[in-house]
Amino acid sequence: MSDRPAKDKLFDAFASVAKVLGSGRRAEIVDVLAQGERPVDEIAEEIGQSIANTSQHLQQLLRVGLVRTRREGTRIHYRLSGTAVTRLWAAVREVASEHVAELDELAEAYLGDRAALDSLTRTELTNRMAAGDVVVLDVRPEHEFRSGHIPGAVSVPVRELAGRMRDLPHGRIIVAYCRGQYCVFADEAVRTLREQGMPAVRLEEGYPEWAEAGLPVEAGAPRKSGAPG
Amino acid sequence: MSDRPAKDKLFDAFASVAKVLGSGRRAEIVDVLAQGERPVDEIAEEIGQSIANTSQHLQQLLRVGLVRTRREGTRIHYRLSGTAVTRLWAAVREVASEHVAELDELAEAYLGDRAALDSLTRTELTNRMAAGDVVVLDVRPEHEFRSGHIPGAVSVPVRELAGRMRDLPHGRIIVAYCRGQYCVFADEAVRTLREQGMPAVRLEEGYPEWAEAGLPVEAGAPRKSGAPG
DNA sequence: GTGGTATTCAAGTGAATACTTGAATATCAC
DNA sequence: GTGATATTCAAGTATTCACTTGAATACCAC
Repeated sequence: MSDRPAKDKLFDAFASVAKVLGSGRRAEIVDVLAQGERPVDEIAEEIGQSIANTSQHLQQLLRVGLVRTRREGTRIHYRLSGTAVTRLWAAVREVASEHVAELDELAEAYLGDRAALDSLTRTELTNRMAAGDVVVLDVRPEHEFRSGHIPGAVSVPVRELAGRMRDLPHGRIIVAYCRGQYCVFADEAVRTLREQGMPAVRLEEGYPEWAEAGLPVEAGAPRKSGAPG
Repeated sequence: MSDRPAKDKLFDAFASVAKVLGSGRRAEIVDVLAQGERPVDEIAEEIGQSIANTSQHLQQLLRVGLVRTRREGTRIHYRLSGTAVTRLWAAVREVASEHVAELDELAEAYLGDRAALDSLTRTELTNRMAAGDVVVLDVRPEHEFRSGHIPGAVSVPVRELAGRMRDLPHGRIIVAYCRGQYCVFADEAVRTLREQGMPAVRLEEGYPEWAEAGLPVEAGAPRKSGAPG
């Protein structure tokens, strides 16, 4: 009645998708690519692995179809193959945060104590953006900003923030956002800004969730601020 | 700046969720449990594995928190730990069906050719239910029907269908549903009914998707049809 | 208590996995 | 064509994994 070998193969195929996400390093890769496409060497740098090893992880993601490639001269850029992958990755994090016992400790060990940091949800931010009383600050690396960001956001990568504080408009609350809930950039930015007495909060989630929710996005280089020449 | 070991551990924790779904047998278990709770021996039977092996797979699902247990005398019933798990499993299937190259062949090898079988979407079915011109037929095993089904559905497990054809009301189109898109029960039912000249189609998706979509559900034993006693 | 059943645990085996190292390809600049 | 760079491939090793078998545990009926 039921065709056991065929059923097993079908479910092995489903499982192959989960399996390829079942490595912390590949999960980090997907998390990085959720911000936009990247060449191999940069991905390797992001996940702290050798290029050869990173390449092999990317091959596995490619074989299952989670990523695609684009050649540009001698470099090969990887990107997620579609929004279904973004949703899958979000579903994994959601289940982990609800059901994996140690996740809270691990998150706190990486992110530090967030109790003192206020955060805004997406809808709160859209409301305040409409009211015009906030500055939206994208603290991801600039190329991630270029490949897509919240409309009207200012790009100041967290590594440059300390030196570029003067570029930021005063008098309005600054809402910093980054790659997502489990990314430290916005936290660091908020702490840095507060130390200088500037009012700052973080967006609870990050750019991929914003885009996935169908909210407006914008792409391209940041406007130069300040300006000798 | 970034705490590599802590970040790796955090992403290993995310990945542990995906990893545990990264086995065809455990994926089958999750698919079975999406219909409702089941004791170990029945799960083993469903996935065609030994009880010892099934138990170990269940321990792994338990360790990561995807399932919970309930003891009833000497038997232990497993169930999914929440709707986030159902959504995760749906996301896995969605990505697989969009991006895994061989999935179509594998699905066809297991399900047979579906070209000849019409199917209805959830919304089409709710419309026709409101119009009152369909009979909804649940062809899953009866205990799955009891733990939750589409309101007003008649329960006739596919294995009993051939012998109980007379119990079904005539004159209206029969819409059969089962565990989901990749379940053969409804297909078999539709074929059986059509061979007898009865108008039948299948619901595209299955009971878990119906419930997850927030549509009304009903639980409890089926009404006896026909009746000596 | 004894006997029976459902489930889990423990040990063993063959296959698959992650990462390393060093060599092979492919494109570009010239 | 040559040299330089980005990426992939191949081989090797230590670890992890899926499944089997047989024993241990936990509950129930009596």
